[in-house]
Amino acid sequence: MNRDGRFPRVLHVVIYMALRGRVMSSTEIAQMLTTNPVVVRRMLAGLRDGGFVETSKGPGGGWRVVKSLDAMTLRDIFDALDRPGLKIADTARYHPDCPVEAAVNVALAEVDDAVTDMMLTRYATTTLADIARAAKTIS
Amino acid sequence: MNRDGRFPRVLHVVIYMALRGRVMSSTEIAQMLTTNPVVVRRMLAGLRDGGFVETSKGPGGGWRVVKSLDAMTLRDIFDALDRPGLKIADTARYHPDCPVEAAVNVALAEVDDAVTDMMLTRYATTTLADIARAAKTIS
DNA sequence: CAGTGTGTAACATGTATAGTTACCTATAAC
DNA sequence: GTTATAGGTAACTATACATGTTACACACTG
Repeated sequence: MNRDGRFPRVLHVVIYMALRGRVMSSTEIAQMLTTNPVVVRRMLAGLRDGGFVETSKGPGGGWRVVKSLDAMTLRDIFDALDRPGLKIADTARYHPDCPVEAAVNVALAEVDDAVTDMMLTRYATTTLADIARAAKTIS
Repeated sequence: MNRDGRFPRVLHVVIYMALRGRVMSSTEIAQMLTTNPVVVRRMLAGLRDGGFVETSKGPGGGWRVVKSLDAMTLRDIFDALDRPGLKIADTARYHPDCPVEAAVNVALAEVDDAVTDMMLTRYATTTLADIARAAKTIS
């Protein structure tokens, strides 16, 4: 459990719930992900703030997907999760006046920016509906 | 000190040493990076194994760059460091038979592979000499 | 008001990098 | 050979972060 695994787990849950079209409690989702309800609430909190899911309390309550899978891209979910695990290489800040350090930082930042840009662009072109269709092809 | 900061630090040191063309002890390098000699030896161990630097013991000993900056790319150093911090998104392995999880993993892996490929390709096209030239332009 | 749900704070756990201490071996200078 | 200086490395601590867990407050349904 080293790195951030929220992204695939959240995608799994959202697509699953949307396909089922029914409310799921945090406890149900937790069993599905072999974790516990608090972790689920934390994971999905960003999606609620982003307007992709809604919650209701009390008996019969839980989580409900309120957008079409066509209207949600990987990018939307990634952003709603606050871009987990992004930032590929750090930059050093030990010698603000050293031109070598500055040049290293520039070179790494250029690659980093290009790579991040590409990733976000590709995420933006894939909808959750695309993944759901692929899942149906598999099964 | 959260993420892996070896890459920029190692680049800084190697370019600096090559430009100076002299041996530097782990202690000297440590002062330059505001850390301590053991961390430096750990950081540079991979570069020695990769044949980019050599070490000598005893008085007057230390680290020496043995390849031309033209002959070292960002990719070379990145690989010598064992690709620090790579792996952007994890894949979930909770339900081996779930087509949704499988489809999610495929979609994420596709982006991940493309992005990693692009990063390594761009790293491979930049030599440390390029960075050294950029540093001279800055100063 | 009893039962079921979310919302969250507080704390525990697992893992990775970084930093530190201690001790080993190798080598240059004398 | 002795001494000082260098790297090599194991073992430990510190820090950061995602995850897991416990406990409790609050909200809604019947």
